[in-house]
Order: sequence, then structure tokens, then C-alpha cells
Amino acid sequence: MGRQLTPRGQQRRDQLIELATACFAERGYHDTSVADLVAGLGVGKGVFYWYFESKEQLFVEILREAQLDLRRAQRAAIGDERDPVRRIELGIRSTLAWIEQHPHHDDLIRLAATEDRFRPHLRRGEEIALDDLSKHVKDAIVDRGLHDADPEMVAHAILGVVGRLAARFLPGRGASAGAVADAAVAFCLGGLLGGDSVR
Amino acid sequence: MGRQLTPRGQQRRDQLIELATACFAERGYHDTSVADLVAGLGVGKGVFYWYFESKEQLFVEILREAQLDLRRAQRAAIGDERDPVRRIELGIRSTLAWIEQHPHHDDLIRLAATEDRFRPHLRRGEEIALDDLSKHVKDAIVDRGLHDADPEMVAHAILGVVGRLAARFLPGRGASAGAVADAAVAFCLGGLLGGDSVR
Amino acid sequence: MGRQLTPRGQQRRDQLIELATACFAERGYHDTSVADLVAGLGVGKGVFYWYFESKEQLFVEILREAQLDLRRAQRAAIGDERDPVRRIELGIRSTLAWIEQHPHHDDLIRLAATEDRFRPHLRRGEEIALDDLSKHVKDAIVDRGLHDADPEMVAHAILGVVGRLAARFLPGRGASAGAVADAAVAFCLGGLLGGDSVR
Amino acid sequence: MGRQLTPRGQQRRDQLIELATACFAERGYHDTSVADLVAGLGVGKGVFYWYFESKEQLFVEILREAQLDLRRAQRAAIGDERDPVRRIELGIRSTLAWIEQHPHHDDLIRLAATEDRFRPHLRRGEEIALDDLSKHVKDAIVDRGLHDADPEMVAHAILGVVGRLAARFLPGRGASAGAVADAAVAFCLGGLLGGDSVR
DNA sequence: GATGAATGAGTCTTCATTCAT
DNA sequence: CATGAATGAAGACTCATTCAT
Repeated sequence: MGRQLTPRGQQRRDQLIELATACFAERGYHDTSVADLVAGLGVGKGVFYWYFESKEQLFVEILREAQLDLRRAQRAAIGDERDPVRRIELGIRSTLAWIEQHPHHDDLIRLAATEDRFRPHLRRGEEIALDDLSKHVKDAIVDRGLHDADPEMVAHAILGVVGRLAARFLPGRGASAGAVADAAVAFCLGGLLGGDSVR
Repeated sequence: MGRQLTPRGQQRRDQLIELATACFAERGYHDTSVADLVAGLGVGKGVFYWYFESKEQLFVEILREAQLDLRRAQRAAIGDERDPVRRIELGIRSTLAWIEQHPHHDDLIRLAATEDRFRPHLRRGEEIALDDLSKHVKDAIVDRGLHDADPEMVAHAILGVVGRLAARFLPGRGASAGAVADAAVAFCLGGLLGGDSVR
Repeated sequence: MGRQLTPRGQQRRDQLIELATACFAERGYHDTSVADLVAGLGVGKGVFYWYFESKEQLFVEILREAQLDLRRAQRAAIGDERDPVRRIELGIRSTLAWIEQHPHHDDLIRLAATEDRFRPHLRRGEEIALDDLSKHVKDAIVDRGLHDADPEMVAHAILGVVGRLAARFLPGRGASAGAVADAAVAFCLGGLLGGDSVR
Repeated sequence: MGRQLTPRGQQRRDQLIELATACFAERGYHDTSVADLVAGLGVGKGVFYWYFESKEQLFVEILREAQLDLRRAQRAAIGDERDPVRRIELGIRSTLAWIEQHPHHDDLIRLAATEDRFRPHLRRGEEIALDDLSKHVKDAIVDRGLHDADPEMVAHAILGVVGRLAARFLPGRGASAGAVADAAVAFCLGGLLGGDSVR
């Protein structure tokens, strides 16, 4: 599969990936058949297996690309910002911006989490994201002399907020990415920084 | 299917539901075949269809029961508490306690959200839960003279936190329900009440 | 199965036969399940097999009864009439009258003709009817010094007319039994007696 | 299913149709499984569904083709003959000739009449045939100043005769198509024209 | 590169029949 | 007599994958 593709071949491949991404996200993995995909492009069945080893491998590839791309976007946004709280905020905002641009990819990540078969492929990406975020959280806790929250739990809480708001409100589901990001940031930083104050 | 069942029949039915719940949650809906279920009980294939109209209907029924039961647990926990912030806290704690008791059911709810076919059945339960929570959030905002957060978004944020922490840490996944609940409550109330203070 | 039945048993058996006759006729043999039948009477599955060896045997029994009864009706109507043409007419009229009274049974006879499994059981009854009719036709031909028609073919032609008109117009399908019988008799006797005249 | 087929594909499809026609006619619709059909050709199960949407759709398609073809044969035979009686005769003869050529198709038409599911598909063809025949009958009645028979009933009577004689004697069941046709024509025209004379 | 055709294991579901109670 | 439960072979249909051309 490390085959060299002609430009036309590359284009076909991209078309397949794009269509598959949309179908998987909208109808689910099982309800999207290889036949649907090739029919959607008006080509024969063989085409699919020329470019991909299997339906499963295609899904995994899309998944890997998506996680990689999200990672890239987050890193670019955070840059070399020093303040850990600010880094968290930039991470949240860039994640939401990315999801708004790639709603299908976000759906696929959620989808993959429900299938034994795909969960392992998700793991690595999730771990990296989580580790990064946890580190910022820990830094923030130290920096600001905060309470005794568990950084890993807080990191998950933040991811939970961002994931849920994205799934519910983005894109074109009732709110602009900016408004959603403002709400997410306010809530998360409140949760992070003001956790004790409520007692 | 509103048939009268003998005690033996009721027992079989319950066995099937229990096994199906576990299989659906652990292996997914599509990777659990009716054949798996009946083989798991060592009975003939027809048994399944004596008790359920179809695999899909069984899943929906499990889903409905789960949502109903969670709802009941939440209502019982909140009781007639007056303070909206306290109501929210009780809701979070009871939800996490319930999930610890019914981890499979929680998985199924997440699973159902990824299938077009089941999403409608989820909707009603989700809406009720969300409306209740939103109302408490709004009350809290008014009561405490808080900032201008959108109650619905905050409600979703809370659900995101609870769902994520539950999925990651409950049960027997590294933390007690109590610890998780403390973290969730601290983060969510911080997010709710201290949202402005960070600016 | 030559079991002695209590009066209540006899009644149950009759109910089953009646319901089965209607279902088989209206929905077909294959689309009527044993479960449908017992559910229709609100009894358990065992009841069916207490009274009948199998679904197939029940059908055959209904079929046999129907043919026997029709035969009886025809014989009674024809009595000792001497004129063969008149005998034919009486046969036609009594057949149509019987069908009007037993539309379901007539449907079953037609139905049985399309299933390999039942055709043999039909055969005997059909043969008797045909032989009788053929004899009358032959007598008529001799009596009236008619043309050289093949009695068997004419007999089939008559049965074809009667069967078709019955299926189409009886009962409550747009014509009274009397009108249908008049038309059938007129056509058949015309066909029998006036066959040559058209040349 | 409006797919383009290669010559090889067209051939497979035709093989399936031919085999299915024979099996349906000889063993009935229900006693012919898709497995039987593909096994009969020594191919895999999927082949069937490559060419047909379902077993039912295949049956309906065969039925439609049969009715269309019979219709074509009748129209070609009748041509522009003016005399209505002669038109009727030509119709009868061409029908019997067609049935002799397509005994299976004729069986299927009879078979379809016994299944709720197929009766609607039969209806249209039957109506056209009946309307045509009724018109000729009415013309004949007017032309020849005949008695007051109901044209529709007479048309049904003719169809009954033709159907029955064909089912019983064609093909290779004891009579040549010519002899059967002669008998059918003689009987039917006798029934049509000489209906009164018998009184 | 691409196509239409073929494969066949696997899925859900039905249903006549049997049986313990 | 009657019931509810169970059986299991059989059926229609799907679909990822392979392959000859």
C-alpha cells in the first residue's frame, strides 16, 4: 500500500477518503458499506481495494489523520505561550475552531470510542492530548498556588466540556464557534481556578 | 409482546436482558449477534424471539429502562432541596453513583448516541435531563446574581464533565465514585459560579 | 387421532377448522401460521397439536370435507333426473349454490391446485366429479345426436366456466348466485349443444 | 437494479429467470428457495442478489413479462380482423398456442392468483385482457342481434374455458394445441352464439 | 488502473413442532 | 386437556472481499 499513485490516482483516493469520512460520520461505520462508497463515486468495487486494504484500515487511517491534524492545530495555536492558564485557553479555543472546520472528523473520534476494534487506535492520540493538557493544568495549579485538584481529573473535565459543547453546538447547531469557545473557556477556567471558592 | 410470562419466563427474559446489556456495552451493538446471546445462555435461537420482537427492540428497551432508572435515582437524590446549587450538586453525585452501579447502562447510552437508529430514542430522556438541569442552572444564576452565562451551555458543560469523568474513572478504573464526584462537583460549581472571576 | 372428544373438545376442534378455513382462504396456506390460528382463538400452541397431527393434515382434512360436501350437494340436486342435459344444468346450479354458501372452501380447492403437496389429495375428488360430468355429457351427445365433441374436454370446459364465474362473481362480488347460474347454464348448454351450428 | 450488464451478466440473469420460472411453476413459490436457485446454477448465494432485489421482485418481474408477452401474441394474432366473433376465435387460438409454448408462465399466472401479495400485479394484465375480450363479445352480441347475455360474464366464461382446457391438456398432457383449440373455440362460440337456442 | 461478477460466511428472523409442567 | 417455553432447521438477505478480464 505504499504504492506510488499517479495524480489522478491520488485524487481518486482523496475523493474516497472524503466521501467515507462524511458517510461514516453521518450514518455510522456499519451502515456505510463499501458498495455505498464506490457507488457514491460511480466507480467499480475494485477501485476501493486498489487504494485501501480494507474498510477498517480506511477508517483507521482517517482517524489517525484527524488526530494528527487536530494536534497540529493545537500546537500551532499554543505556540510558546508561557502562562499555563493561557495555554489551556488557547488549547480549548483552537480545538473548538478545529472542530468547527472538521465536524465529521470529530464525529468519527466519538464513533471510534464505541468500538472495541478502534479504541486502541484512539488511545495514542488521546494520551498525548491528555498528557499535554495535564501538564498545563499541573503548571497552573503550581503557578497559582491552587487547591489540591487532581490534574488528570481536571484535564478530563476540560475535555468533557469541550467535547460536549462541540458535539451539541458546532457547527451550525445553534451557536458560533466563538460563543461556544467563550462559554467553554469561562466554565473551564472557572472550574480550574475557582474550584475551592465555592465552599 | 405484552404477553404474560410465567416466573420461569420472566427469569429467562431477565437473563437475556442482562447478558445483552453486558455484550452490547462491551462489544458494541453490531458485534453482538443474536446467536451470541442465545449461545451465551445455552438455549435455542427461537428463545430470543419468544421474548423480544427483534434485536433492535431489545436494545431500545434496555435504553429506555436505563434512562428511566437514572432519572428516578436523580429525582430521589434531589428530593425537595431548595438551593439550586445544592440541587445541581446532588444531581451530579447521584448520577455518578448510579453510573458506578450501572456502568454498562451508561456505556449503552453513549453507544446509542452514535447510531442514527437509536438517537431518537435517546432524545426524550436527554431532553428531560437537560431541561431539569438547565432550570437549576438558571435559578442558580438568578439566586446568586451571577454573570450572563447561557444556562443551556452551562448545563451541557456539566453533563460533559460528569460523562467524561464517569467514562474514564468509573468503575474500577482508578478512582472511587466519591473521589470522582468530589472532583466533578468542585469543577462544575467552580465553572458555574466562578466563571467571571478569571478575567 | 381417532381419539374420542368431549363435546367441548369437538367444539374447539370445529372452531379451529373454521378459523383455519377462513385464514387459509384469505391469506393463503403459507401466510397462515399455526401461531396465528391458536392466537385467533386465544389458546395455547399445544391445543392445535392436540386436535391435529400437523398443519398440513388439517388442510388436507378441510379439503376432503369440502369436496365431499360439494359432492353431496350435487348428488342431492341431480336426484334421479333422467335427461342428461338437465342433469348437467342441475349440477351447475347446485355447484354454484354450494360455492355461494362455502366461498372459502372453493378458494381452498383452487389454492390446493397450486401446491404439489396438495394436488394428489385434490385428484380423487376432481376425478369423480369429472367422471360424472363426462358421463352426462356423453349421454347428452348420444341422446341428442350431437356433433363429435370429446366429452372429457366438454366436461372440463363446463368446469372451467363454473369455476371462473364463481371465483369472479360469488359471493358478494357483484352478482347473485341465480344470475351467475343462469349465465353459466346458458353458456355451457350453448357450448354443449350448439357447438356445430356456428360453422 | 437498472444496472448495465455485460453479455456474461445478461446470460446469468437469463439463466436465473429461466430456472426460477420452471421451479416456481413446478414446485410453487414457497417451496423454491433462493438457495435452490443458485445451487441449481452452481453459483454462490450472492449472485442472486446481484441480479435481483429479492425473490419477490423476481417473481413479479417474470409475471409481468409473461403477461406482456401473451398480450403481444394475442394482438399480433388478431391483427385488424373485423368480425368480432372471428376476433374472439383468434384470441382463443393464439392464447392456447402461447400457453403451449409457455406452459410455465401460464402456471405462474395461476399461482399468482392465489397469493395476496401477487394478486395486485396480476390485476392490470387481467383487466386489459378482460376489457378487450368483453368489447369483442359486446360487438358480437350487437352484430348478430343476440340475446341479452352480460358481456363481462361471457368474457369470463370464455377465459374459464380456455384456462381450464390449457391447464388440463397442454402441453404434452394428452392433446395437441390444435385439438384443444378446436374444442375451446367450438364450445365458446356455441356458448356465445347459441345461448338462447337451448330453451 | 478499473470493471462487473462472484464468493460465502454470517445476520436476523420465522415457524412447525415438541415437551415439561 | 391446556399452557407457555423451547427447539432448531431453514429462509431471505447482506456485505467485505477477491478475481478474471
